[in-house]
Amino acid sequence: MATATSNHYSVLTTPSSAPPPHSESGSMQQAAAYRDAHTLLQSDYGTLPGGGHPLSHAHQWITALSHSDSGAPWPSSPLGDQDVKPILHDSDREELQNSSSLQQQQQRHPHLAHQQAHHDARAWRTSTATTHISGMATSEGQSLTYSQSGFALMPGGEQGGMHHHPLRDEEHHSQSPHLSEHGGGPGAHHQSLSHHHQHGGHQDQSDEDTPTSDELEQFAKQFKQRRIKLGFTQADVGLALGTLYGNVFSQTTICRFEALQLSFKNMCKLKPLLNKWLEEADSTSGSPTSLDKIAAQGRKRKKRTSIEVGVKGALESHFLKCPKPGAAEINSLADSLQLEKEVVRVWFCNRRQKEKRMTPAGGQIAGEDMYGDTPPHHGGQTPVQ
DNA sequence: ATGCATGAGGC
DNA sequence: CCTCATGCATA
Repeated sequence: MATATSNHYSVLTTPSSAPPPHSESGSMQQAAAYRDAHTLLQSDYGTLPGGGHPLSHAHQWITALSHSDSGAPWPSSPLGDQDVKPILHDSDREELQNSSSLQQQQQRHPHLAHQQAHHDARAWRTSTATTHISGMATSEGQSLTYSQSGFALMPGGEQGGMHHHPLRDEEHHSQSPHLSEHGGGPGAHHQSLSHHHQHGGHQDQSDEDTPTSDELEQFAKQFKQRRIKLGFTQADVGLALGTLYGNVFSQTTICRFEALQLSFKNMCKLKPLLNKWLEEADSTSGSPTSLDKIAAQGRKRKKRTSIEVGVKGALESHFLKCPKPGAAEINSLADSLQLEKEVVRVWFCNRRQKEKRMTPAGGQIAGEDMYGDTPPHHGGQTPVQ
């Protein structure tokens, strides 16, 4: 097995999780508030305040399913196996998406003013050339950047259908603060302008109109700072959101939000919530907020497969060549890499998602200087914390 | 902070 | 099967 970390569910082997000092991430300064109780660890599975059932059943996915290859790794009967029961679902995202109105007006850049104190100039890939996957064969040297379809967030529409560009004349303001003007790319000058902006020099932006990418960046930064100042962990926030709005989020999500590692759309959706929490937390800083949370139900989860670095490299290469391999291709890939097909498929899915995040996956920002001009200027995402 | 995973919608 | 939002489990 490639998985070196054979770790089972810790449900049975965790007598009493001794709460280690939850690391708050280094740069803390004056955490005045000490909300002791609800600082539960993220790793704990069975901390059900309400229900309180210990979850002692040993449900593992694949304890006995160890097989090297071939054959369906996972049973196609995810339920009705042993203990797992279809526990009710919290109605979370549904209502949210509905009620959160339809934003989507995409953002535009007022005037790319860099006068911010943070000079954080970055953007997502611009939606320029599409359908063109340059088939470079330089193997692992990522020399080319294929541009995937950019953001086509249409009102009410999903991004799922943007395979082929609808030739809408919608204003999809591509968010490229610095589009390299080399050879007059696909669009000599896109940047459709908004109807109302660039007035005397003031814009309302601290509210709920479609946030711009810059706004989001700013907010995320601010949020993180305040959160830390108030002495809350990302996990805390996630829980708090649950108690406040019924939508619980995990530490992961909060983290990703702060790091801008979510899709634009997702960021927009979360911003209002976090913003509210911020107000709440700050106004009630000291007051006990109701502590409730719905427990996570035990769900069978396949043990995480750790892919070896070498294999990862191979996958990367293939991804550059073809980000969307067909089933057949996946099969052959899986075969040559000795991985299960599902794993490979999922890997590609995840990889694609990464490309769509606000902060690029490869580390290079498409649209930035990348033509031989890569001086030691690093310092982009300062891992502050 | 991230890697692999699950699932709900869509085609 | 994909995309997308999310998160357990990990490094």
